[in-house]
Amino acid sequence: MPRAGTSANGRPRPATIRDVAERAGVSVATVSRILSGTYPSAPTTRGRVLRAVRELDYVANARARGLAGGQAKSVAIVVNSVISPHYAHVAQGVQDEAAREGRLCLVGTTGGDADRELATVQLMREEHAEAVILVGNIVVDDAYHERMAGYARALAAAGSQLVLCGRPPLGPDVPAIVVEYDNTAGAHAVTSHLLSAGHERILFLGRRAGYTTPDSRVAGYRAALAAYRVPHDPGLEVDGRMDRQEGYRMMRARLDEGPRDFTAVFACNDLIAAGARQALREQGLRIPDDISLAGFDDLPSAADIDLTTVHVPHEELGRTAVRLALHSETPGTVQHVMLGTHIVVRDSVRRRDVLSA
Amino acid sequence: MPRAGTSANGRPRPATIRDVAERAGVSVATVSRILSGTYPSAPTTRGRVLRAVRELDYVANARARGLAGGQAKSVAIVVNSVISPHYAHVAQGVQDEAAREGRLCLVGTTGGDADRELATVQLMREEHAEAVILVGNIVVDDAYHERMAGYARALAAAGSQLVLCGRPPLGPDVPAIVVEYDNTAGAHAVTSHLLSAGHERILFLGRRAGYTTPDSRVAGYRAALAAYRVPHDPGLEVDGRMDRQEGYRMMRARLDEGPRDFTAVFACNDLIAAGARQALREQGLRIPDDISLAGFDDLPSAADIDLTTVHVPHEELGRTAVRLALHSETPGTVQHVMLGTHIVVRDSVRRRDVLSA
DNA sequence: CTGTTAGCGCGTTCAC
DNA sequence: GTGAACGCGCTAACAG
Repeated sequence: MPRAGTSANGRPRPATIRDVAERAGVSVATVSRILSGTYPSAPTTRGRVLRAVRELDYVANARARGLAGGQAKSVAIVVNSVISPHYAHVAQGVQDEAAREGRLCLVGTTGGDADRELATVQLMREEHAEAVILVGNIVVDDAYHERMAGYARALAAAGSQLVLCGRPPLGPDVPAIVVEYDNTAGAHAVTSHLLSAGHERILFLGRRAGYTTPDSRVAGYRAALAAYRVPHDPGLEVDGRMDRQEGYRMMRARLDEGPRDFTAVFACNDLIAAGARQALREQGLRIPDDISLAGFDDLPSAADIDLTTVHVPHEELGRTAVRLALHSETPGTVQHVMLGTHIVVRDSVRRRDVLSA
Repeated sequence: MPRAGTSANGRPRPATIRDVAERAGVSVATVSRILSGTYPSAPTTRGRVLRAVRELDYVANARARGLAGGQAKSVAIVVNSVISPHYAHVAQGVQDEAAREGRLCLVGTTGGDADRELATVQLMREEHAEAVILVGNIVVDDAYHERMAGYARALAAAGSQLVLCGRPPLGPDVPAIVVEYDNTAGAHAVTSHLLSAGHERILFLGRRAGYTTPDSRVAGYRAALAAYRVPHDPGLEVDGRMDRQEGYRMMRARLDEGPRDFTAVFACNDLIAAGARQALREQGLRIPDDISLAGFDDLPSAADIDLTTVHVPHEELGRTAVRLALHSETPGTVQHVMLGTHIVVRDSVRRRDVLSA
């Protein structure tokens, strides 16, 4: 007869609810009820059961509970990488809200690879996560759309939820929750800020055609230029990925290329801004005295370098994703939330007339 | 009769192995065997089953599989916060290795709170994670030791593994795996580097009595001073937490306090170094021309500010933790691995004689 | 208030 | 090769 702590083959085995029941001299069902706490019970029985639980250091088997009861208590988040601050902050929001709701957090990373993403979503499906939250920037084409629609339908059919975080919606026929933030408005706002400070030649760092996030930010940039009736010079838009090295590279290359033909820089995100800033400083250019600089994201490090930037509610994004997913009245519905962004003015932008004065 | 996709109460329900069996006209056992792939089977049957799987978009229920079969395929990691770079990099290593081994990753955050840590470990125990990896800096006292020993024994009794990452071992009687890195040697190395460059008044930023990580680094710092027969001035050790704001605060306060009585700074980590650097530059002090600066961690951002620092193999730490936990011959054994650290020389330290010249 | 019974979805014996 | 039967640990009916 295997005892708690040892199975037939000698391998350690955790105590089960039956061990608790035996020790307390009650039935398994009673233990289950007392532990779930939703049923009335005699104080005596209750005490005996709780004591047995403590003595055996019993914890319920989540897998068995999930099988027997309803849904599992877990939320899945899928990101490119854990070490990118943008993702990390969203993930933190997901963690927070999941914990608040008593949910566990499953994390998967894709490295930006579509195959790994697919595999990860399948894995989360096997785990029966209540929701699968996909976060981040991505190329949107037909293949992507089809793939996401597939995820959404498969998850919905399994009573789960696909949540797209910081990605555009898929359409009315696809059951997914979308939690976005307003990239275009944010980019419009900073660009206007630069324009109203008298800057007309604004370098945009980090364009990347086909990727939703840079695309939307470029759009906001261009719209602001148009609103101010400032001619749009495509030569001021520099292609590059959204990390710090790229920011340095793009700025450095631009400075090496020839005479400086801009007075301000709008970096597609704070990482690029940080890299660009380093390149500028290395050339003896001061910010904001010689060059104005703005970013996007408002990561904590932005405050450290006094960067004027657009605040993205990263953690709120994660929290909202979880909240909507868990409290969705009718699972499998399409919902769309657009969170606001706002400009945070620090000290990296100067009026142009002050400069020329 | 509920079909796949719809249960009795109308709620969506994923396809089960039985649905696949029915559609393929075979028994559930056959489906199970074919999918596990370890059994011989008639090509015809095999084809029919695989087709049914595809048509139904079937994925096995991980919970049921875990219940029936052996272990679950998951590894748990518990950190203070996901947004701290140090933790994030270790987490990335855990993710990588877990994915390589076909394991899923459960993540819990504690915010540095012991109660939340306890709750999180219990949760991971319920999930039957193959290993629970606790990472990071912590106060080590008797209460801590007792708590960890409790975790270790409970996990071992359940056939799981406690892994301590970047924390000291608990003793020979406690079944835990410890994956450390050499804080003291690293601190000794940078301090020696500063000393051999002629610096004798080296400010240590980020002491925090009782916390293992700063304690070990202070120890290395002092040992190097002793080795160079440089008198140890406790007044050069400044207390503070390990983040950027603190680094700024400590440096700023020190500079405001009175005349500068040091020529070099050893920051307890790169975050502190970054903050201190900002404070120094604001006072017009150049690095390394006026002040030499060294850090600890070698985060990617250290390269951006040309910081001489100690390389910590963060991701290797995470990978090793997972590897040891999964391939431990005898679960519940005590193992101890100490990973090396090495100094990375960049451009934040200058010879003192050059300065005076 | 509590015990008994019947599954949850799957792997794994046994038989055929 | 394949099918029927049992059990993993637990919750949810249905009695009493």
